[in-house]
Amino acid sequence: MSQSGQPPVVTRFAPSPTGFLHIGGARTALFNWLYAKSVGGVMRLRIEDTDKARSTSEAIDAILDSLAWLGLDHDGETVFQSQRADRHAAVANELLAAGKAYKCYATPDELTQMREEARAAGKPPRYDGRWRDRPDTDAPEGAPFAVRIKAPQDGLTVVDDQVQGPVNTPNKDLDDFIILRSDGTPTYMLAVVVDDHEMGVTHVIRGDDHLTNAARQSILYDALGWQRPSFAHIPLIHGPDGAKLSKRHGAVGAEAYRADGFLPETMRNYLARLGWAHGDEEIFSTDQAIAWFGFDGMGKSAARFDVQKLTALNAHYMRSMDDEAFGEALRISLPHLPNRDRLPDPLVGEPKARFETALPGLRERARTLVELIDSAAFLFADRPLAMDDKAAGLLTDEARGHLGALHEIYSGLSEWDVDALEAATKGYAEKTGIKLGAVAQPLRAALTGSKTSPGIYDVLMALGREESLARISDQTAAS
RNA sequence: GCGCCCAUCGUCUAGUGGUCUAGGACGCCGCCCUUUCACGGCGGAAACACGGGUGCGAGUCCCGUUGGGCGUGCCA
Repeated sequence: MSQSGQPPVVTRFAPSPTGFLHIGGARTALFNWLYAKSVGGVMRLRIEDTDKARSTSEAIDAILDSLAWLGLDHDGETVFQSQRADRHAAVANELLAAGKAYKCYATPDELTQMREEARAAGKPPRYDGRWRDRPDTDAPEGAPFAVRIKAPQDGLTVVDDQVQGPVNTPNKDLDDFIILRSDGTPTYMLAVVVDDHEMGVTHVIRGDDHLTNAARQSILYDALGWQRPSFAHIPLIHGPDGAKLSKRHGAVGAEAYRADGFLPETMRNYLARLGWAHGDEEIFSTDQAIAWFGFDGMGKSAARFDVQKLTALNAHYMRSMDDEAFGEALRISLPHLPNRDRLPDPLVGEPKARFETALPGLRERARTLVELIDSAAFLFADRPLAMDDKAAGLLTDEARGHLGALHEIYSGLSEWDVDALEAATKGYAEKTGIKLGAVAQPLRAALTGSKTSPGIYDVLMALGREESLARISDQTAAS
């Protein structure tokens, strides 16, 4: 019990393991997690694997893996819905015994026909309740039956949603939905209610595609005499075109963002800001999000996923995270990055030192870990360096002459540090009467094979005296 | 079709009847800084879907229209 005497808050994340963790699911998990943290509650995890045909253990692993990457931990034992089928059936039978549910002998074909006729007549395709009030004696001998809830037929079911406000659904629009299939297995509607109740869930936070379900589930709670949880239906994430986010929009799996070099900090910040706001705050830590989180900051309309903004945010975290946290994030993501082989593996010894010396300058410029690795690749390239077109264009005969002079000056340096290098280079430019760029750019080309790189003195430092001089000399000799 | 939900710059959003000639962020454009690329700084273009209503006063409340989304399974 919390100080206020209210029961502790229990939220839950309940994915069905039919693929990777959808980015929308990741956001749902995040909101459940944030809310639980913000009120000192707990978040539980339930795997909704009742659809045996579509559920796989690979999918379960993938979801768990993504959740871990995002830093969204859960409390208590993970519940597997498929293992609770007996309990679900028992509840259905209690309802049956109490006369709050009934056996329906209508065949699937019969139901299809019923729907088609209703549709043709311009009416909602609902179950017509043909077995609702028939005595058991009417039952076909030994025929299979499904169990349907005896739902109220008139009046209103009101779901007081934390995000959407009161949502009214006329009961006439809700039919007697099935809670137990003819093979004795529970349907989603029943399983969710029973599990949420028995897991002590107090707050159901999920996508607003479940809003209509909330009414049906409320009917079930009422029939069971159980207290309804507090519902919060959050708007869905849409693709750039406004349609529900799907495969054709590109990456929809959370793990794809890891492979694209995004940081967990970025994902939490971005996803939280998508559909939720705390004033004008754009960049905030997870702790701040926890402190600020509440349903009052939640928007009601769907938000489009914007990779550009995500990338900009990631760039921010790339350059502002402290060294230790960044190193850890890189270590975790590295095996998943498509260009990981551009870095020596294992990264130890001199190459490691080289990488770490260059890292501050690299982080400043890379927006993702993938870009970081691409931009670091020159550090480990074999000599003589391959020049890209623009770099090659920089290496005129005149430029090679400057490089030759620089090689000699650098060779005579007693100290190999930024100050000495800078003084020497600027001194040479001044003495020769050329602009610094006229020597710095060819130097950059010689050292990196590219026209763009971190600051030239930082590059010189990362490469070290020996490698730097060798690369310069490769280019002076080339003409 | 029917039901439910939604509607501020291109995108994410601030805004809870007056301080809104509508603010911030991403993106875009220009300038500055600069050895490159970034970072950073400065400036700019850019929105209250439409129509009624209620208020002295509406982005903010109500109704309708339009547009979008979700649901309508013995899927979850």
